Amino acid sequence: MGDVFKALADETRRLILDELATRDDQTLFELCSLLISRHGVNSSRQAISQHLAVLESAGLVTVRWQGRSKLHSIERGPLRDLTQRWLEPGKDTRCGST
Amino acid sequence: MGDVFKALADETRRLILDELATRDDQTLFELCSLLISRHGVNSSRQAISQHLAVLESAGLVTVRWQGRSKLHSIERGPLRDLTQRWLEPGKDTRCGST
DNA sequence: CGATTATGCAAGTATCCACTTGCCTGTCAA
DNA sequence: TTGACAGGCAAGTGGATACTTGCATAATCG
Repeated sequence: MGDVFKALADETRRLILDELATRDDQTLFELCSLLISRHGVNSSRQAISQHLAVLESAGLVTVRWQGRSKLHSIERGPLRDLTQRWLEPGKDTRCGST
Repeated sequence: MGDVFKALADETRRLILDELATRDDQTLFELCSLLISRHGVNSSRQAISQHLAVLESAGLVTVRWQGRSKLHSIERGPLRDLTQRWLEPGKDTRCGST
């Protein structure tokens, strides 16, 4: 399993997650179009494909084949409690705990 | 301000945060010793210093000078809600919200 | 003051990583 | 079956980055 932090370190990959957070089951071409039109990313199809491979290896994206289309979805599991390692209980400000 | 995700992408820097999460106000030499003895990191003092600079630039480490010693502490602000961008409200599991 | 300690700065190297290019495989429609 | 579509694989390139080496600066101690 790849490194979740390393996967999140790239801006293009974060934008891919943004798009997948908006809508699941998107193909490579759909993601390419959205990244170009909405975020000005001008990378090739292969570049995006490699980014998706990194995200998949990190467990942040799951894949489902449908015919010749590969449908990508976001996997939120690895994102939860990712930084909990440094936010020890008792000092958390998010849940209104004293 | 640097990139928080990029700062967290390096294992050595994550270990530094681990040590700073254990104890605040540590000097460069203290961190070097701990990284070597507890984690087998065998980087030079300058390497660790550069890592600390990256962490500081990302806002993850704050610095306080005391004489000729530079005391480093963890800054947890940028760590909170770092992944909230993809964990839209209503699907959060941490606060027991419905 | 001189010596030591704690750290910073700058340049060089070597590896990693994002990206491209070119070609190949598998699926669908006519 | 033929052509078009969706995607994968592999090699090469350029830029970023982790690390080292060598020297410089500032504070403390005798």
